[in-house]
Amino acid sequence: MEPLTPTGRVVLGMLRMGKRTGYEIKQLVDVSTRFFWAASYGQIYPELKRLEAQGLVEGTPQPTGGRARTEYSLTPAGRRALDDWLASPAELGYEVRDEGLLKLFFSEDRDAGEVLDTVRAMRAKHERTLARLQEAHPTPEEPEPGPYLSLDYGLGLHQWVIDWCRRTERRLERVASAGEARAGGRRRA
Amino acid sequence: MEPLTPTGRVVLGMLRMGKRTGYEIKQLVDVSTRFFWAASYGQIYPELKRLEAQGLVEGTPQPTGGRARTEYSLTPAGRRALDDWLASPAELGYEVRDEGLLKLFFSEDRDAGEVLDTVRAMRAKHERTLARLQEAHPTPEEPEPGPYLSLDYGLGLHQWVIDWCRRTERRLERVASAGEARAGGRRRA
DNA sequence: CAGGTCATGTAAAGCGTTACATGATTTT
DNA sequence: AAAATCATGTAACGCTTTACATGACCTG
Repeated sequence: MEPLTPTGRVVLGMLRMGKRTGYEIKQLVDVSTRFFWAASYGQIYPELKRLEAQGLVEGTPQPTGGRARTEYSLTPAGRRALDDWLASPAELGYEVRDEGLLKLFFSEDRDAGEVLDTVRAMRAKHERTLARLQEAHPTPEEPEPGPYLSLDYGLGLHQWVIDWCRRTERRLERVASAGEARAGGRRRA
Repeated sequence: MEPLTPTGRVVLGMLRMGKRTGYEIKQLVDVSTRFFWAASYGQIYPELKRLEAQGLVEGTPQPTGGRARTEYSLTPAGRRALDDWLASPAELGYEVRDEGLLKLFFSEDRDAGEVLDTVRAMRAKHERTLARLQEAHPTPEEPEPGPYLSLDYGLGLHQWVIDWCRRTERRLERVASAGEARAGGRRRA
């Protein structure tokens, strides 16, 4: 039994949450796990076929009128595979690719104004994400295991980043104006 | 002029920071940007060739005794390409893949003990990362633009995650013991 | 002299996004 | 009647990791 692929895990999980078609899975991914685990149609549809070939899901054609449509559901083996992964003590994958941070890392010799722009752009980005998370989702008071727990994490994390950006902006603004004062009227090309 | 590839940006940046060989670049990546931007030999060496073909870097053979070795440096065009990227107002790429969060998202029907294990594993992971960041790096008081700024971010971020995990663990411990009390002697297979 | 580090590279495989193609149904 | 949404899929491309291969030099 080959191990679940990364996308296979999302698909199985979404199926257990009650989603039926590839299309529905994608819809839910886009408003929920997307922020820490994305998936595209180009992954989802082939993955459903693979999982079916492995006997972990079962698809039944359920057209809506003349529109092709396949409803999938977990097989017992699929449910087991999902539970095994969830309970597995294996190292949890964690990867980040943050272009803003990379720019900051390389910003040693740049003038403070440019660095400030980068930090502001980072903040704007996380503010948009936070707004998305808040909109349409009730903020959980005592988040239960499940989607609310990840939501609680997302709300707190992006808020932390936004606060860090604000603190950093204040510091850079001081540096920028001090730099300007020292530089007097001089301006770079 | 083709745009810089993702890895091309790191390579150019590391070169400006004074690194000379592919090997040196990889060493620095592994103790610094790795936490928000990784790169492997399989990317770095071919990328150096590509950048040379594009005229953005220049390689000179500088063997150490009989050991092959190529020192690279930025050409004026390379420096320009780097500066252009750094100053570019284009959307900042940001991607996360967090297997722990994905598990939590799907943990609706799992028993609290298992969820607790996942949160503890997440915390352990971020604690190891935090330790790495603290070790060998002086904690910056007033981080200047450059590596210290990203370090400051990393220290704060991972600390936030660790705190979130701790809060969440406390909550789940209450739920877990309440669940046990309700369940009485019963145990699942 | 063994083991570690310096140093460079390639091939294959895996994972993923983007763009395209198709067509029915529902809403405006 | 147009536009949006439902629904499925594929092909090309791009990026990245892993594993392998090679060999010199340095340290204990």
